[in-house]
Amino acid sequence: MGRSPCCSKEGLNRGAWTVMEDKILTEYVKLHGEGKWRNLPKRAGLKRCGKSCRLRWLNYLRPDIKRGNITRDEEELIIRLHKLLGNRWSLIAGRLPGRTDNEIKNYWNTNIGKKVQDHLSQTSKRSNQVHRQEKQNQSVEKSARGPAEAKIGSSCVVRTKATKCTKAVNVITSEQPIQLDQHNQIIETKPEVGVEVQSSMVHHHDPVDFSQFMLGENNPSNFMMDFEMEENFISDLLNMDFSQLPCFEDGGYSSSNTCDKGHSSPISDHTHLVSGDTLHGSNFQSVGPLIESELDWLCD
DNA sequence: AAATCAGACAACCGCATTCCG
DNA sequence: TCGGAATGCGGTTGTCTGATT
Repeated sequence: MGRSPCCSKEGLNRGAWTVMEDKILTEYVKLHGEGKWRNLPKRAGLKRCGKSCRLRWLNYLRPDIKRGNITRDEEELIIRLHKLLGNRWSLIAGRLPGRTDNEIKNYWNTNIGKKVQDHLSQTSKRSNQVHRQEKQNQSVEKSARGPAEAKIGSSCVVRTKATKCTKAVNVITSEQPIQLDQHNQIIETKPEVGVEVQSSMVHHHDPVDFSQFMLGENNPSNFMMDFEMEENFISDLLNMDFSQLPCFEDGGYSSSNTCDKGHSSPISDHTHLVSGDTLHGSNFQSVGPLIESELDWLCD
């Protein structure tokens, strides 16, 4: 089945947008709203492909676009999200107000990606044992990712089918007020905090006041909150062998944090999340901090 | 001053997904 | 349910600009 081109490319302008074109597009979208991109150029009098108009609007002309350098906080958030989501730039951008997927993608490719590669080249000089373990990890990751992604680095990617929503809640036991440090990171305290996700697969053990635990929109620590946890995501997570993550190597994370590699009983009543063979004793809250241990090398 | 190079980022392209009649 | 249109997404390319030789 053939596919008709999005537009006939004859007689259309290409390349950089002119000020006049920007003005026309901006005025038109302000007047008629987004959408109907295919017909927009004709109606607005632009000699551009509809796709091109959409891209120009979304990536450059939108009034809520935040221009300027990526801040340190934003960079850390990008790294964390990329670790979780892989090259799902639109999802990552969804957690960074005012930033576009294209901008984040470019930033990753030109800045962070290099750091990752540098880090990889350094780690390749480690002992043979570590080297072998990395190879194992890479083969595991390559089977779950595309080739382009594989060349960037050894991030531990959960292949989600997540979409933005507000249904997933970050629930913490009622006895545990959230404590944040100067970087707005959750300070882990005992007893363990847990996260429960609205899903038929998840059991709620204690009735809690959800509103008490909703974090602020811009808090970098709550980046998991707005992702809809679809069954696909849950199953991906359940099937994920967390022992393969670099974070669990050397006993580093597992020994000092809340993640329990063993298949014994749950850590506590507060942390029980779901029943699954590969996630016993783990919880989503654990996933965030474990990533942090992998970020140390990125610090200046 | 001119040539070359590298970094940054806007824009394009093709495929995937969603929507709708 | 199906097919085509519309839209979204991620990879790649092109171009501009500043730094270096």
